[in-house]
Amino acid sequence: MLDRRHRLTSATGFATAVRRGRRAGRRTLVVHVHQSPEPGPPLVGFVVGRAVGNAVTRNSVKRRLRHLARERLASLPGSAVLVVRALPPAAAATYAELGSDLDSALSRLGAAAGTAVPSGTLR
RNA sequence: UGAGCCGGCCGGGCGGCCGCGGCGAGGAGACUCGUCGAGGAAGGUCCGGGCUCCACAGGGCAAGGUGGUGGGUAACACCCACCCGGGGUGACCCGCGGGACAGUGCCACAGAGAACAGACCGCCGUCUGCUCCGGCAGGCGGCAAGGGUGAAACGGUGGUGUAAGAGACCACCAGCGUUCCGGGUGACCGGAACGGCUCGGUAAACCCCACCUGGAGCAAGGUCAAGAAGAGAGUCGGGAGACCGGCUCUCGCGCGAGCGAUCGAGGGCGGCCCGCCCGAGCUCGCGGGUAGACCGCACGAGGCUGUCGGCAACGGCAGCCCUAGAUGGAUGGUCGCCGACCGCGACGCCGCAAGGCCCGCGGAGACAGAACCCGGCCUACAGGCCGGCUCAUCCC
Repeated sequence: MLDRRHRLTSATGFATAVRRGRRAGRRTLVVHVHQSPEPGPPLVGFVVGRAVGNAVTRNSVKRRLRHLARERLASLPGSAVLVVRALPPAAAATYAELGSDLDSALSRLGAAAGTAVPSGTLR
């Protein structure tokens, strides 16, 4: 799971990443990546709306995405802001499906050497 | 053994790898170690409280809630016990359970008639006409006993009575009212006498009666930090005056429109009116911005065990325990094994058989995530466990 330092917590951070950042969509999720001008560690945030499910499934999807993002944190460049938005099919997807969708979306944006990091092998 | 009633409880377990939040310790720090970390409903937000701020002259009229009795409780619309009515052979269950002689409204369909009811068929008397002398038809009048309709037809059964009938009268029964006796804290129950003789339902229709009810909510509220020129009022000083300066208090985004300083906008006193108090800003539309840290905040109507009182809900006493506290929101992710459930298949074992044991494969594994905290209610829930009781049948 993600450390507190790598969490995106401000509303403006979300807004600029979603509006200014580059975007790649897959079946279960949409990924936004924005290079912040401020130096700092890479930040990750998640958007899981009510359409995904009730509070239990939303929490579950969020926790899985946090674990997946943590395993790919080292491949992100410094000061990158990553926002993962979950779509309704994410509620029924398995951990491996979410992982491969995240990998392919990240490699499409060239933001990560995601292809070299198979699921679960980092650390 | 079968069928059923009631109550309580659990809500998979173990392990590997990788993680997150709070607290404590160590360390200059990175970090390391230890420890704790979702529910029976955490849910809906329907009641009741604690806590916080505001208000706390009053009167009248409205509004909302509760509704058998007694207890429990901080309180309740909750819980317990009992009463009454209804259902069940029974365990037990159900009841939004005050009032229908204060008033108003509504009772569909069917039916002649549905609320001081009602002559359709029918029964009876009388008059007229006809007559095959049995009666028939029509007019006038009496009758609620019988038929039929209905959820309900203005007490029931038997008799007296009568032209035929009728609580018109009589006996018994049911019901209502009054008085008295006994029991119970009480709702109420049991009994006796007398009375007029009989009166529909609906109050989750208006209504009447009794009792209760301040407003807003943890984004409550408080402390600190940050912050821009100002605006208004009061008061003091200077000045001929416009005005200037000091102190105190209140307010604070921009644009547009409207109302307003004693003939007073607006606010408070639950909603309205009267009345009282405070009073200089207020209202509406469009557009935009912000919501940082800490406290509140987790020791509480707290939990567990024992004992005593009580039918019980619950309460008293003693001992032990401290048990989530996030704020883009921790309490987990993933893999394996085991145990329980369902389906299919086969070697073997038990059994007359239905079937059971064992093994393998596949499937399913619910409802649902704390956000100030408690007590309830309601709703959702795969599967499983335990206890008590009733009825039927069989055996001793």
